[in-house]
Amino acid sequence: MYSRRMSTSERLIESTRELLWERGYVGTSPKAILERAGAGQGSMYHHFKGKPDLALAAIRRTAEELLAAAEAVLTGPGTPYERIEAYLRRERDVLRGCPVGRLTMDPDIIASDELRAPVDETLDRIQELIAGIVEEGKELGQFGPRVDGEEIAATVLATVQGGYVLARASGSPAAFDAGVRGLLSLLRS
Amino acid sequence: MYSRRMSTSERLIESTRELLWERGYVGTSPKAILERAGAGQGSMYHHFKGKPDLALAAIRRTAEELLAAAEAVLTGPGTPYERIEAYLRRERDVLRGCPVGRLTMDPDIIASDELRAPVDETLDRIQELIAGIVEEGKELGQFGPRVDGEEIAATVLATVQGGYVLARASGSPAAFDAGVRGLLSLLRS
DNA sequence: GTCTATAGTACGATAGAC
DNA sequence: GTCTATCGTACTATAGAC
Repeated sequence: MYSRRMSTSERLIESTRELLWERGYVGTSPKAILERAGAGQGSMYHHFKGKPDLALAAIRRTAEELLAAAEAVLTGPGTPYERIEAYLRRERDVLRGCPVGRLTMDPDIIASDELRAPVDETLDRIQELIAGIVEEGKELGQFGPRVDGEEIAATVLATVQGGYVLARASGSPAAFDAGVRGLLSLLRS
Repeated sequence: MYSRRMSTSERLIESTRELLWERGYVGTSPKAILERAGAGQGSMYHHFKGKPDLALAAIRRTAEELLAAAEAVLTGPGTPYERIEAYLRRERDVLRGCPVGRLTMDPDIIASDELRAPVDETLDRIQELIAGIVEEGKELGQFGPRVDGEEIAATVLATVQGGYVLARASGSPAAFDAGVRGLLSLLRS
């Protein structure tokens, strides 16, 4: 349960963020959120219109945080290859999966344009960032002239998102790391 | 609703397969399964011990089908590169996601070793198949000598699984295709 | 083997006291 | 703002008739 120094609405959002990550939207009940936040039914319906509204606030915050973390490594120091490597190797709680990407497997998220939008925008922004870096690397002769920035960016993002799937299937982060190493070996050659 | 020429237990398994694909384990209720199968509560609890038992039968069948489809293209004709390309480009209902991989985002599947096992085994077998093909290609000089079969196989599988994530996030199969083209361009160079 | 009835709990939301 | 009480429905499972 969250500290009472946090406002009730903050505690609700943080509890929802955790539960969405752990159990997804369909698997997260208002009751579970309220228990974790240490709040009653009334508080939730005072601050939010309902479960979808609270989830939207939680998803937006998680999406912003993820984008900021990705931007931090991608716009950091180093050559284009090094920045992509830094993104691929950045610290991750692999077995927990991606707090944003996992939402795409939730039927109620996909059914709602409003809930899906932050997910789409976040992945799209990261892809654009990576695409720009690849194009930069091409000009420096670091990547072959025939590779396409947008496509490689999609591959990089997909390798990460799919790496989570392989890791969770096997119950070990090893498969995630293997996928990343494989991609880096291809980017190097 | 399924044809009555199928046995009740068959209809239950097929309905469960569909619903697991569409809504995941947590999002699939026995009631929804029974409605789709055109059966009553008693039938389900006669043929299966409960929701987890029925889901296990459904997951096993879906996993077998997926493995067979993957084996078909991977052991088909063509050079190692061509077989991997055939796997990556094989017909997929991209926006529906992977019926096996999507289960890794389900908390109740991950919490149960029994339900997770068919998922793990299926992805593992496909990875082994691809790894062997890559090693074969290395001997033929089709892939660089410094690439590792297991790693590239993880990258290939992750690109597919992550491609579904990107496609569902954007509501379009385009991102999946872009990721695949990016990976193929890297494998070629 | 299949059905309906029913159980007990949880779902998501509202009402109204404080 | 926050609480408890309550609503009507759905959840997973069991019982027992046919």
